[in-house]
Amino acid sequence: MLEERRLDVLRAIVEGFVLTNEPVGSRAVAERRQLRVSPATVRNDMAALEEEGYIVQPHTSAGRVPTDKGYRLFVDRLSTVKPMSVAERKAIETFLEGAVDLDDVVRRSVRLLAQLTRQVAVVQYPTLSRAEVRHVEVVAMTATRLLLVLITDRGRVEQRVVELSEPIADDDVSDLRRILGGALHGCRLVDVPAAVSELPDTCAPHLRRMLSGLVAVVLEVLVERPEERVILAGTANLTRSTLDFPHTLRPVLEALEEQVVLLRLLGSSNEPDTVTVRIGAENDVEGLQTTSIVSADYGFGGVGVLGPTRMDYPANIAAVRAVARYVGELLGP
Amino acid sequence: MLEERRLDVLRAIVEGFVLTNEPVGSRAVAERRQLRVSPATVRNDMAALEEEGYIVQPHTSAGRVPTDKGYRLFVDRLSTVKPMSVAERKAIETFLEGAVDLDDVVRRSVRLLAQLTRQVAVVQYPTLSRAEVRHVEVVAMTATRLLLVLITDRGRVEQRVVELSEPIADDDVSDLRRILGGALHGCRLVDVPAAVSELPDTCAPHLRRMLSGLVAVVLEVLVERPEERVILAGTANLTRSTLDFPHTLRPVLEALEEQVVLLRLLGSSNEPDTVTVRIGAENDVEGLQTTSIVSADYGFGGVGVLGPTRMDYPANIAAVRAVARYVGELLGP
DNA sequence: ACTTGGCACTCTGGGTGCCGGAGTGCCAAG
DNA sequence: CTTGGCACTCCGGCACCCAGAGTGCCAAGT
Repeated sequence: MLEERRLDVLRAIVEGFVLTNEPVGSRAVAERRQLRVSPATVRNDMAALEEEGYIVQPHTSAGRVPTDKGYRLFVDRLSTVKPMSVAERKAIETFLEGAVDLDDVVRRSVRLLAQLTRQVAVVQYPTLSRAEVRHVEVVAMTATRLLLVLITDRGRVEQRVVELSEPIADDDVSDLRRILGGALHGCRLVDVPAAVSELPDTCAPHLRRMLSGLVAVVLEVLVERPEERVILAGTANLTRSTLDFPHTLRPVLEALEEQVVLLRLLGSSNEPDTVTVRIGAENDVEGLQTTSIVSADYGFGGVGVLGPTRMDYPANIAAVRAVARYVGELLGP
Repeated sequence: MLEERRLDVLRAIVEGFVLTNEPVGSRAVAERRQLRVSPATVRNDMAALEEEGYIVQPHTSAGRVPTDKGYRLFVDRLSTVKPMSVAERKAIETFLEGAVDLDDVVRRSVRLLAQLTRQVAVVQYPTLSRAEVRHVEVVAMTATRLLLVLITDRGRVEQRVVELSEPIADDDVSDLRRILGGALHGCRLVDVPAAVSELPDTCAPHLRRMLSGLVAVVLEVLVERPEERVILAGTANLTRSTLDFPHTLRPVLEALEEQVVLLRLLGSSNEPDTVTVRIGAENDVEGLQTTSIVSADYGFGGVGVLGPTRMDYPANIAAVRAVARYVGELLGP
């Protein structure tokens, strides 16, 4: 069914439409050199492609526009990833290596990605799940309020306030710190529950209640609430071509404010070094069904870009992959 | 010049325009009960108001629209702050009191404010400047890389990686921790420079270089880089009435991505319990000259909302003030 | 000295009709 | 299977007109 030339026609339509943002007609397609056929022939192919749902025409006597299905085929079989230029690679590198801490790395990456792709960029903070506890700190804020701080080996810091039912003495705070620290230091996150669950039973009686409170918070912070945060940049890019989102910009912005939604989108990029592309209605997320998402995993979280389905997939895939790699390297060791 | 009735006319125009988003004509104004005059009279007043720059007409034979100057007069002299309903106050309270930590307070406030006002909301993280150091922690990540963590009395945690030129022994890390901790514990932020500047000179010689490195970072984190962060919510509200931002949405979104810009906007709300309103071109910020900002200080930072100049000032002022108060209370003691 | 009704004027926005151009589908010939 | 030709459709822009809204001004009224 899908002969070579038909695919060429589809490719020409996708590339043309991405470039001009206008429906592509048979003549324009035929004028591409590689295709040495007449517009009439192209029309026949187009009719077939439309029949099979890869393209549509907005109205009779307009050119053709790719459907989600058409983009899908294009991405899967017709596009070759544009390699990034040396200059671009260099730019990525210098841009990211100036980062001073974890926050900075994440913020720089997301801005970088937004700039490279001219789309909305999303970067997830490194997830805790594979991290190791480097240090535990217990600080008394007031007599009945403790601050619990957990530091992981990747420089991530989690903090949480714990309210106590009764005042605590300074010495006891030190004890708690020592006990928790001893149990958790160097502990991998997955092993934390086992390491702390028995603690309250083995410590001095007067500390028992407080310690179990702290343990509960530790578990909540590290295990139950794997508070995954994402940040984004480049939302202004959504307005670049007003034509892409006639009056659907609203729901897109709304969806972007939902951290949970974004996490779901990034989350399903599974293996590192694999770029996932979700096109239009393939996103079951309300409001994002006119957008495409290109995402990848950097090892401890995801990065991605979001834009109109009419986007330059090869370029965006390349950029997302490159940034994911650099970030992964940067945060790895 | 500004007789009573003329001001009434201006008030009617502002209120009418905010309500309908359409230029207000003389008849509409005259039909407000309080004004017992004919449209013709109103027209005379309007001509005068236009003469003085409070209103303009988009084109001949259209109604009048307030100018920035008109809104300014309205805000300064004509509006009475709408008190918040009991239900609203209650809602604020219950919404905010569920917060578990500092991050949570900030995030909840910003969402709340966006919801209440249906505008873009901005909330600044509590600034460090009036805080006190509660605890200092030095953790070895690798032999040549330390993580410096500073905890303030308001639960804010600042962290920073420090690269060392030579490996450090565990014992030395403990020493550094003790020295820094002793010097800084309970220290008010403004006093930090004095407290640490002499430290390197008085400590053991082999620690001197590292300690001065750490001291430099402490100063940078706490003093030179008063890294003020803001977060925002409700950007989707900008699209509510497409009419407000015909094609000027772009620069607004761009400006909102600049933390520095937002900080400047919030920063100049000086005293607590005073609400600042900046209208249209009063904002010297590029791209925000078609927007208004209503902001207030909660004691350790600012909160505010941003929207089209055509906004319901009384309601927004009330909301911003209320949220600022609650947040201030929540973070105060 | 203000207020008011009347009146002529201006401008927008929507509706209609018309045309050129782009693009198509189909058909018959190569 | 490909191709040129041809009739057809539809959009987009343009001109035009008209009703409606709103104004500014003037002269009369209080």
